[in-house]
Amino acid sequence: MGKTVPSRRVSERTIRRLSHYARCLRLSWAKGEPVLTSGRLAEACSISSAAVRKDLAIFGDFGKKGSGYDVPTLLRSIETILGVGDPPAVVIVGAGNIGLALLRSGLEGTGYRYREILDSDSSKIGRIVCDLRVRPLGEMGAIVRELGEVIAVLAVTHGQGQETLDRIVEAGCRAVLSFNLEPLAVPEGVFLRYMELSTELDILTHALRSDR
Amino acid sequence: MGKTVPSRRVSERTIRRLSHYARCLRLSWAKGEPVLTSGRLAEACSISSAAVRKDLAIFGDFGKKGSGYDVPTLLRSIETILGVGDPPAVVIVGAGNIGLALLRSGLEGTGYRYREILDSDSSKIGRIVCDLRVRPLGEMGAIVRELGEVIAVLAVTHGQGQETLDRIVEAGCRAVLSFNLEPLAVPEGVFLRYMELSTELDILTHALRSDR
DNA sequence: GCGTGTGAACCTCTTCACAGCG
DNA sequence: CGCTGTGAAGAGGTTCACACGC
Repeated sequence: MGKTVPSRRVSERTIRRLSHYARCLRLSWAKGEPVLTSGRLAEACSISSAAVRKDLAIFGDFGKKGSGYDVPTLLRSIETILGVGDPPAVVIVGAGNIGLALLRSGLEGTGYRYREILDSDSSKIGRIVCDLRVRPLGEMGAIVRELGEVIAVLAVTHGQGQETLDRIVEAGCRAVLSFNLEPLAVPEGVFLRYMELSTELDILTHALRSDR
Repeated sequence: MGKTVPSRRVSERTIRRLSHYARCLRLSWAKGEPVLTSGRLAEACSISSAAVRKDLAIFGDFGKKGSGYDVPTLLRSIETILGVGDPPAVVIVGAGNIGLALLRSGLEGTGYRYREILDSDSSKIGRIVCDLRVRPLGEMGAIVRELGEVIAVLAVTHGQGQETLDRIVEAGCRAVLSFNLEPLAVPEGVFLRYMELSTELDILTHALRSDR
């Protein structure tokens, strides 16, 4: 045992896999399985058992030789590493097709919750969806101050991505998950990721087409 | 010039970047820019210019030394490589929250189109959403025969993922994009990918928390 | 025996730097 | 001169194989 904070910076791929492990551990725990081996975790995630052990060993000696990993202990450890024990607030920016669709489909079972939905179009403001009132984009600053660290889910009209992004970064938001497919730029210290359904479809199309 | 089919298998990361390049090229073309350099493409994708050149050089000598890449030519070439010139049909499986949300938010500007939406719950069948009638899951086989190669977007009730997946694979579907977060297994020759909003949120949360 | 943790080998991807062509 | 294409170097990630502890 020991460390939970590693010396070297951890790769994004490892963090992504930790998220997968956490998901599998919650599933196992729900099924009443108290212990899991690297082999079973690996199978669930379609990777090698050595990769699982390497990932986990970065943060400490969580396993018991001969038996495996204690599910609730490992789950709590991973949640601490990821910082999802007390997850940040999630705010949707854009109350159009995608924003509303996201809100309606919810974040059930993820630990996160949509806390606000904003738009800059005054005709959309005030509308109530899933118990949330669409608020003006200008209130982002107040929301960040109220909710603390916030993840913005960007889903605005095509072409307004950068302009909107600038405003929410200006308002103090430091993490953005964009459904807008335009190339976006953020200043140092702000984290930006994309959710790209069309790219995933492209990858599948390529796989289908190049496989005879 | 020459090859468009490389000898060695191309990595998924390269394919993903090609999808990004295609997006940027469409944007440039729409803006009337006839030529693009690796540097400008790289900037838009937040990677190095050398990476862009390496990716493109795998498939042929598309660039003109001294000037850059001809936008429409390169775009057509990438579309051929990805196989998205004539994109496969996309079928939503599951007419619950997420399935309907996906259908309503559409695939505008991606080249793809939702062609069918299926569900196994008889109470949902027959309902009309966005001009599509919810059809029984049992018709998947007929749909594959009718539409040819199909990408299924899996968005069913949590816990029914594997069972449903088995049925659509059985029906002849060879590519699946899953919004279900359960670990899923597919036979050899079937391509499976996940769309994981919660993992992206986890990665952002970790970035926020580990950055002071 | 079983399964973890880990150095070492291996492999893949990225960056560098520059020759070569327009 | 500008920008591509590319070998060489470097970095990073994955797999192997085995010692160690339960």
